Order: sequence, then structure tokens, then C-alpha cells
Amino acid sequence: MASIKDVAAEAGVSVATVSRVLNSHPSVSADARARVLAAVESLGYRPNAVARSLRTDQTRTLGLVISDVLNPYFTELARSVEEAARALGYSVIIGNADERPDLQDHHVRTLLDRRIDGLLVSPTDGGSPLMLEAARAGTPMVFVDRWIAGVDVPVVRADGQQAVRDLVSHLHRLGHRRLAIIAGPAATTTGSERVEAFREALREHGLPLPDELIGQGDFQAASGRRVTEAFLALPEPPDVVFAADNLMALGALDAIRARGLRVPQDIGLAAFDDIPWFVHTDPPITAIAQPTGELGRAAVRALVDRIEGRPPESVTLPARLVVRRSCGENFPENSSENSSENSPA
Amino acid sequence: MASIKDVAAEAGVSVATVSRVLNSHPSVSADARARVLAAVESLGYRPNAVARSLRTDQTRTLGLVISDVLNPYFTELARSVEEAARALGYSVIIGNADERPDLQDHHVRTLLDRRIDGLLVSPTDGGSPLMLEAARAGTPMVFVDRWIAGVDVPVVRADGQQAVRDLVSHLHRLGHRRLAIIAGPAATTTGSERVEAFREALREHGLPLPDELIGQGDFQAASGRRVTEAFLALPEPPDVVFAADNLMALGALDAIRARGLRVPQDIGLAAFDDIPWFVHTDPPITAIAQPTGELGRAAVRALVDRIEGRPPESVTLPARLVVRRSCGENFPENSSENSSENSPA
DNA sequence: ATCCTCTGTGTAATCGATTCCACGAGGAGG
DNA sequence: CCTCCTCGTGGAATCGATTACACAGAGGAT
Repeated sequence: MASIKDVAAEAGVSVATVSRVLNSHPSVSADARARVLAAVESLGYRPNAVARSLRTDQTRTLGLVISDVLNPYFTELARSVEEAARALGYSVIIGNADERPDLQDHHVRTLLDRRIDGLLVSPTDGGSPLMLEAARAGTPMVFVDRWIAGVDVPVVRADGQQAVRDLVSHLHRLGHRRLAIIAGPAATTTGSERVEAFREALREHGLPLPDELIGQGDFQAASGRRVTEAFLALPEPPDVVFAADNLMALGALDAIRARGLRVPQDIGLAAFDDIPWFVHTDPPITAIAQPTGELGRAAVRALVDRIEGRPPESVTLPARLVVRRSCGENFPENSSENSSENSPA
Repeated sequence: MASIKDVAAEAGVSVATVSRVLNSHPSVSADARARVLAAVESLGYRPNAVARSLRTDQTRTLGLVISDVLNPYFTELARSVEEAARALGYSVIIGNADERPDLQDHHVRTLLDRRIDGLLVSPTDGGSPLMLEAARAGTPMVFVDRWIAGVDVPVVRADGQQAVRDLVSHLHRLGHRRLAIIAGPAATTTGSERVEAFREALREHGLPLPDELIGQGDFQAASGRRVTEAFLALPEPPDVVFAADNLMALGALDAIRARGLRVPQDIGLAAFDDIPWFVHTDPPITAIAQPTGELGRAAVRALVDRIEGRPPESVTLPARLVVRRSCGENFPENSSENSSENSPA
């Protein structure tokens, strides 16, 4: 592969001049510029990003470590992050942690070794020493979706508190009283926050949240299935199950169906995180939708601000309830449901 | 960030010795090794992958350019590719082309600039000059899922011909005669092959495939919706619609539902590419499942073989039909459907 | 005692870019 | 005509690693 030296030789100039042309430095004669450009063209020369990075100490690359690529929510987040980064001239390297702290550490380490300019993380756990150390050492970093307390890192996330309150009101109005939740790992903020918001909303309606109606999941479908089976085996099963993410909702649906029960007649189901498929499940699933695209864009903006020396800003955006039929029917103001869908691309 | 020089100074040896220790070269004394390791530990030193890559001319990184991350099929493919690559000591950088040739080119160019060791591509179109040139120039490359004819690059893909034949038999047995297909872009192999397999299978049953029952889609949900609307507006609409990928099936479902029709009573629906959600749609969707994980692993194996100087192998694996209820009921041998599911993680 | 072979180590070149510094030519101002 | 800038350019240092080569000293063979 042709290097800058080859171009210089071909154009009859020094490598310095070639470099100046390529970086549009002002002081290059029109003649030299033309010759260099011609040489670049004829050799099919492309600058070696590795060499450039070594010298300039910047890679124009962002790392994104997400908890689970198979979760459509994170896929969409990743897509919007890449798009926003590309618009600003950055590439993105995605690391998939599969909800495993060891894998998360692996990716963080690899990304750091590659000297990425900044790191976007949705932490799988309470924070590994590695990540905390990186933050303290000054690696530009932004938490997205989930975060870790006590670390001075901007956070970009959705606030589901009001939406959860709306959900509980909705359920209450439909006559449901025994409400259960499939929680995410307590070590994650989204895992514990959603339970807290749910508990708080129940309290406002004078409803209890007994321990047997809090199932411990891990944001994966299998755990949703397991927890739901336990709920259904209770002497007094819940009226509605609220899954803290869409994969656990899928598992819950599996379990309910395996038991031969119908949604919503026998038991209701709701989920955090909305996805296009929820419109077509049997029945369509009531869910809390996050402004995923906007989160990704805001996260990139914050990280790039931090990288380029501007003060980064934490951002919190509201999530919103999308009512469908999985918790019961007869919702007059719900007839226009289709128009409020976030239409799939 | 500490460099190899700092480690050398701290350990009281030369950088050469540090490098030898780090690369487990044999000729280093136990004493020196211990001092270096101690220095590495105390400084928290991590080798700079950028510098190492420049010198060794290898990045231990694979590029993966896929057509659409939002498509669960590609997400799963990406996941298995990353997993297989990691097991072999490689990282993966994913580029999402969103079915846009210009974006695909952008990613290929960026990956090449970063001097990745090899490239895995699922081409969005018939092949840009850039990609063909890269292949000719000797960049290790493997096509996965889709490919481009006339280029000497190994191909790892699934063969759906028999599965499509099984699907058509199934439909025929259920009494369906007017069968329509939502095709993918003709420029992609999967776009044209699936139509050909479908046409061929119909011919075996003495059924025609008139032009009005071939809709031109682009593998995105919106096109599935549009094409299906056109089908439904025909004087004689089809009995069944077969979508060439899962996103177009989603769009088809949207269109059918918007028209107030029921699946499968009013019209049947089947899809290429199976995903966990198809079990829970209303009704569960009959689909052709690809051995996605195995494809990803085989692709990485082929690419790494090529990179490391072994002869790479093209691989073709069979896809298989998974019958559910979206094309009609009364299938006695179909009662054990649940056991044949590929269970979601 | 001499010579040879190993072993362990350091010096320096190298990868492909960027960029500081110096220098020559040419124009402006005195 | 001399001085001083400005402009365009090239030489060389540099980033952080790897590795060829040289060499010192230990130990074995003769």
C-alpha cells in the first residue's frame, strides 16, 4: 500500500508538503498542491490512520460499550450513536458486554488500548475498578442509559418515573390491584430505579409491593420466563406483570403461553422499552417508550464536548407510556393508537 | 499515560527488554523479567495498540460491514462474529450500511484506512468499485450472507432453496394457490435468489408467479408495507404473502392490520429469517430460519484462515422451515412447535 | 590459557504520518 | 542598493512500539 513517501516521490516534493496538502495547510503553492493531488489520485493513496493517530495522539474514534446488542433498545441506541458520531467526523467501535462484567471489562480494556478518544458506557454492574480508574485518569467518558453513582461523569438517560406513574394509574383504572414486577439486576441503575418508581407509584395508589411480587431478573429473556413461572405458581398470582425491559417481557410471554393462559384476560403484561414488534404481538403490548434516538445523539454531543474541551452536559429526557391492549381493553382515548406509534424505519 | 520508556526507566532496563518481556521472548533473565513486570504493575502500563500496529503492520482487528443493524438477523450475525473473533484474539469493528451503498462505501473506506487485518462484508449492492478494488488489491475478505459474483472471495451463506420448496409445499397443502412475494433489491444475491427459489418451487407445483405478485422491496419495513398495500389493492389479492426478510414481514403485518384483515383467515404471511418475536406475534409467523450463529463462526474462521495464510473455505449451510400458524391451521405434526423453537437467549 | 558458543542485554533503525525550525527567493520599504 | 518580511519548501525530530545487530561476559572444550 502506497505511503506518503511514495506520493512525495511521485509528485517530486517532500513528505512535509504532501502532508500539508492533505491537511489543507495554507502555505502550499497551487502548483505543488496540484502535483500532490495528481500523485494521490494516480497511486490511489489513502493516509494510514494508524500512523496518523500515533503522531497526533487522537484516533477520532469513540468506544461504545453496551450491555446487550441483542436487545433492540440497545441496537437502536447504537445506531443513533454511530449516526451522530459520523456527523461529527468520529467513528464508533461497539463492544457488547452481554450483561457480563468480565466481558464489559474486556471491551473497556481493548478500547483503551486502542486509544479511543472517548468512551460511552452503559454499565452492566456497579462499576469495575478498571472503569473507575479510567474515569479518574481523565479518559473522556459519558454514561448512557445506566450510570454509576459517585463518579464524576456526565449521564445521559431517560427518566421513567412519570411514565411508570402513568402506567400504574392506567392499571389501577382497569381494576388491577395485585401488580408484580420483573426487576433488572440491582447493581444497575435501571434495574433498581424502575423498581423504586414502581413501588412509589403503587404507594400513591395505596397499593403494597410485597416481596413475592418482585422477581429478580437480569434483563435477559430466560430470567423473565423463570420469574414469571414463579409468579404464576403463587397461591395468589398477580393481576399484571410489569417487565423492566423488553427481553424479559418476551420471556414472560413465553411462560404465560406455556401455562396456557391468555393475555390480558387471565393476566396482564406491560414492559419497559418499546419496540416495533410490540404492535404485533398477541396482544399488542403496553410499554414505556424511551426517546432512544435522542438519547444517543445527546450522549455523543456530551462526549464530544468533553473531548474537545467544552463543558459536557448531563441530560435527562422523559420516557412516555404507550397504551396497547396487554393489560385490558376498553380504553376510549386509545383508539388512535396507531398514530402515536414510533413508526419502524 | 505511561509508555514503554517509562517502564524501562522504572525497571532499570532498556525498552528492548521490556518489549521482550511483554511478548514473552525466551531470552530474558528471570531477574529482569520480574523487575519489568513489577514496573508494569506499579505504573499500570498498557501497551499502545496504535504504536504496535504501526510497527507490526497488523491490527488484530476485523471489519464487519452489514446491511442493517436494526435487522435482528444481522444483529445476531454480528454478535456471533464478534464472539468467534474474540476467541481467536481479534476485535471486530462493525459498520452499519443501512442498505445504502454510499454508507457502505464510507465504512469500507474507514476500515481500510484503519488497516484492519480483514473484512467481512454483506454487500448492499452489486459491488462498489472501492470494494472490488480492495479485493483485487489483496485485502483479506469474505462475503457473508450476501455476495458478489465474479469476485474471487470466499462466501459463507445459507441456502434457502430446499426450505423455500418446503414452504411452498406447505402452502400448497393448505390449499393456497395465489402466492405473492415481497422481494429484496435485485442487486443483492439474497434479493434475487429468494425470488428465484420461490418461482422454481411454484413451478414444481404447476403454479405461476405473475409479475403483479412480485413486489419490489428493499429489506426495510416501510417497503413491506407499501408492497403489501399494493397486493391488497389488486382485483384478485394473493392468498399468501411471503416476505423475503423479517422487517418487510413486519411492514406487511402493519399493512394487513391497517386494512382490517386477519391473518391467516383473510391472507397468509410467511417470512425469510426467523426471530424470537415471531413466536409471539398475532398469529405466530411461519418462517425460514437461518443457522445464523454458525454462519458467523464459519465466516470468521474463513477470514482468519485467509489472514493467517491458510486456504479459506466457502461454506453453504441449509436453512430450514419453521411452521407456525400464519398461513393457516390444522397441521397435526405441528403440535410440538414449541420444542423446535430456537430459544431466545 | 585460548578460543568458541551461548545468553542476556542495549543501541538504533523502522513503521507512516505531523510539525517545528531553518533557509532561500522574491517583494516592499527606506 | 540594502534590509526585512513573507511565503513556500525541505530536513529532521517525534509519537511508542518491535526487532536486527552488536557485544559483553560466562562457561565449556581443547
